Amino acid sequence: MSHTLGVRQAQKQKTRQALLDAALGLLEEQSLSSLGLREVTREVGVAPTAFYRHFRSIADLGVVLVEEALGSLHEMIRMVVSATDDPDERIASAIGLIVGHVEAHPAHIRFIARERSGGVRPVREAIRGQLARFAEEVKAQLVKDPQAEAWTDDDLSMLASLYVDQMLFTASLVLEALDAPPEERERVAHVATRQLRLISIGRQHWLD
Amino acid sequence: MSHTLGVRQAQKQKTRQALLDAALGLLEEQSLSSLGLREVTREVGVAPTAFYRHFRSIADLGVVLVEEALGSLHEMIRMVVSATDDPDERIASAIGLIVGHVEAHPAHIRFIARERSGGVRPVREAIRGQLARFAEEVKAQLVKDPQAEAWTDDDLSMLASLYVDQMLFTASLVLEALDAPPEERERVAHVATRQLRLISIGRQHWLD
DNA sequence: TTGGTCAGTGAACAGTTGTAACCACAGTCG
DNA sequence: CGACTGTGGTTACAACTGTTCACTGACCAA
Repeated sequence: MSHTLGVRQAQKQKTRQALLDAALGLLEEQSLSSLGLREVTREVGVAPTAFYRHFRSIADLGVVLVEEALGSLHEMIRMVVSATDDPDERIASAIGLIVGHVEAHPAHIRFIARERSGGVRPVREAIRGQLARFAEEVKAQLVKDPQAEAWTDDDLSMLASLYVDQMLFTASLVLEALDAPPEERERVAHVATRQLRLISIGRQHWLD
Repeated sequence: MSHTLGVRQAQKQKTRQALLDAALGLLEEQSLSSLGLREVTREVGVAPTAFYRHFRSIADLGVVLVEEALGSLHEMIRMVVSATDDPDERIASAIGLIVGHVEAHPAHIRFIARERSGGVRPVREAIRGQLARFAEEVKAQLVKDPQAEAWTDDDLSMLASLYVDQMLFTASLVLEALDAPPEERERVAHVATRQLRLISIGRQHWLD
């Protein structure tokens, strides 16, 4: 980050982040298309018109929120796929990473799951774009695996997108069980593990 | 349907259905939590207050919409799972049925996909309940399959929910590609087919 | 034919919304 | 130091929201 930016810019960024955080908080109980601009500024304790200094509209804020929520996931993806050689161990570590991430950023995950097919087009497209990037990254990792040597390029893409979707699906299952009793949470993790294992088995026998 | 109900009741049902249809139409471009009661009645050409003769609230209407959208799917599920013995043929027929259903009721599918993790709790729960019922039905069909003779009860549930989720995921992929060029639609169907096949392969080797 | 039931109306309510205009004043820079 | 920049505040507007109330008039059973 080049050099320290002036007090002016710093204060602006702070307000901007406060708006993003407030919006994310409010979105736990409603969806973006019903979120009001005034609602957000009220939460922050700032005049409604100040909103326009930072975002053109709520949809605009939503797109920024998508990048904030999914940006931090890229590194996790890399860790998940390139763990060890043993499939079961890899699956276990993947589930562990997902659970950890959901526990750390539940609001972000909820936001993505909700707006992925929500009512605000620009946000939907931003999410789809990011997920496509994830699928590419996963595919790039899959190519390195000797197991996938003889695979078609198309089939690798197919498998990558299956993994990405399954990951998001698992994340929202975990999210739903977040404040459930530990036994329920354990059950969810167990089901998710076996679903991933089934996919893994299918992958091993794909070329038969 | 017992006997023909009076003109009175018939007219009421007609208005009620008009409200449901109008809401479903409006929901193609927004989500339920931002849908206004006045918006719906305006679309139908009826006074705002008339809404209360049929539904307590928008959330109430949403729950009815869930039943309308998913009710017709139960029979389809049965057809999909209990087709032929040949896995590839079964997969092909499943994809065909899904594509056909999405083409016939795009708005319903969009509604379910959108509100599945949307901002209105009662609707979310209604959808989750219906999907759980689907999973049970699929599981009941799976039990009959000799291939799954030695499977754990838990594993059968796991597989069933994986199928249900994959089906919904496929449906929303098809939906997104509805007004895309035929080549794109063909590609989507092809990817979905291979994802199902991979799951099917995993299923065959599950007990190894 | 009479009389009750009830789907739909119309007006009015207090709140809310997004957005425009103008203003204040702290931070920045020549 | 003084002028400029621009974040944020204030006030105001028209449009919209969900909900209430008393009402009309067509249907339907007696």
